[in-house]
Amino acid sequence: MLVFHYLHQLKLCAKRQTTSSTIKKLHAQLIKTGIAQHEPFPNTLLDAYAKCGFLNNARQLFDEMPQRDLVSWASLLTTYNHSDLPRRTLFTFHSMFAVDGLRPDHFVFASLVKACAFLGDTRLGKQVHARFALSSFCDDNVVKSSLVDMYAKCGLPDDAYAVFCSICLKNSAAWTAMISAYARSGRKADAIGLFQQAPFRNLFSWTVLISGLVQSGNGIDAFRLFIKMQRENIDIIDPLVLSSIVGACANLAVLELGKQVHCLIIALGYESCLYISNVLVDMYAKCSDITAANEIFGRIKHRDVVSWTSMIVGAAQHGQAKEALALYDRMVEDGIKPNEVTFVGLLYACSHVGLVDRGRTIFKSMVEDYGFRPSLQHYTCFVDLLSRSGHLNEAENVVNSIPFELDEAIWAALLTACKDRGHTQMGIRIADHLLSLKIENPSTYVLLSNVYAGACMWENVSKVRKLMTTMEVKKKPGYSSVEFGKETQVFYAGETSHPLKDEIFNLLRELDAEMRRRGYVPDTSSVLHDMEQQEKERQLFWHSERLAVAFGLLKAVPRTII
DNA sequence: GTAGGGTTAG
Repeated sequence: MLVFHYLHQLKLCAKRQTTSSTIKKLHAQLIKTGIAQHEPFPNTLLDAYAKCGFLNNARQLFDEMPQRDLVSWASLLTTYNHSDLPRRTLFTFHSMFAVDGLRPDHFVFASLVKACAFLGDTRLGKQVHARFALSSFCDDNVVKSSLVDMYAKCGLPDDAYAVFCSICLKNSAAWTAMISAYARSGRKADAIGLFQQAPFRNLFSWTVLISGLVQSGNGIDAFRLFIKMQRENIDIIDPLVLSSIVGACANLAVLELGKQVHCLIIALGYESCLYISNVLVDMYAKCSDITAANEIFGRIKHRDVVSWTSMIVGAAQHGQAKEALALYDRMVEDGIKPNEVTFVGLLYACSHVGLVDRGRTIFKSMVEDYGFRPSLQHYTCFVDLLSRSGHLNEAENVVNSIPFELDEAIWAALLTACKDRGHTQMGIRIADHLLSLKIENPSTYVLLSNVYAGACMWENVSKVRKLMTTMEVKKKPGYSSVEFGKETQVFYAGETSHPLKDEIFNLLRELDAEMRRRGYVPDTSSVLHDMEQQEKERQLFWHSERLAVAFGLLKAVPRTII
């Protein structure tokens, strides 16, 4: 009887994810009674510690087990996955053979696949898949569902589909994993097709479809589906889909829509959920309502890294570098550890106001105090900071010290500074190097052309131009948009067909005159070189962003945010 | 003892 009582209590602990003291009391009683080492207690205890997230206790128990079987090993692997330690899952798997000579079963395979999915490691994932396929568990549908999910997360929807087709009894986990695979890789038609084909529609499948589309940059489609979901009266019993849809508003920078979704969130009672607050901060910041972002941020009770980082990045993007850095200090005081994204935001903030020393300190601290290996993005921000503020040699040294393959953006940052500061020799050296790479960004061509033209290297200028014309076919014209009320107005550069064209022109001319009175000199360095100065200025004058802002000023109620 | 959904950069 006593045995069943303890088993039941431990299983309750695992299910309800109680505190460690509850499990420890039960554990102590089991030791006292002398049955702690009897089957199945060791594994049940391990599972309880693991499910409640007490990694160290679980590990200690595992190490002290007199006998470890497949269940013990599988529980340990699950524990590591549960604690976001996929590398340890994979590492531990190897000692399974070495220490106890056990071969993986379907439970172990499921854990390994999950770890690969977490890492997004295709190579490892395929290795695990191959071993699974050769094992005697190769028909297990649960492992196959995990494989579908793994391929989905690695961005390989076709591989996912091949596994999906081989599942004989497809349950909801398999279907949603596959819908997610298509949605997150932007295969809209396939995702929606599969979604409609699925034998069920629930909040889960709607969420994977909508969030996948948001992740692949199809925010408008995601929104349409979200509206459809509400029309179908799906109960939003948890806020996951809402965080995705707020993210869509942020990506699309649609403030009015974002506010409406915010109202819905309040109505459904999810406003104080941390995920939601965080994404609302980001949404308001991206939609240029930094005051609203600040308000939401201020109301969050227990801020995590993402809350702080969203606010730091928001401030940085609005040119509020000092505020961003002050936020960082407060964050550290609060005992919150920054992550890689936080440092991108901080370096970005420094770079926009030329805080070189502070930037250097931050970069150093990121590596030395927090042990992060800088990513290409960190390097790009740092190089941008150094070169913008004239420390070109230091910037070049940093670039040369980067231990992996470089992209166009980092060279372009350095080259821009060479051009602006008249470092011709260094500029030519970098331009030659860039020319040997495959350039994708049209503005890099303009930059190259101008650098060569500045050095009177006309042959290279024409070479760049030729590359540009082949490129031009693919280039989409830039546009700007502005919201007023429920409508959005889109403008292209030099647009002359707008009904309010004259009003816009007059306002821009007025503003231009005022700006010049206050010392504005048009910076035409980004316009192609061989035009007359006047023509260059005209091109800047009709920039789509100016048209959009002018239109906003003309139409909006005074004091609204444009 | 195993499987599916959400946030910050780009």
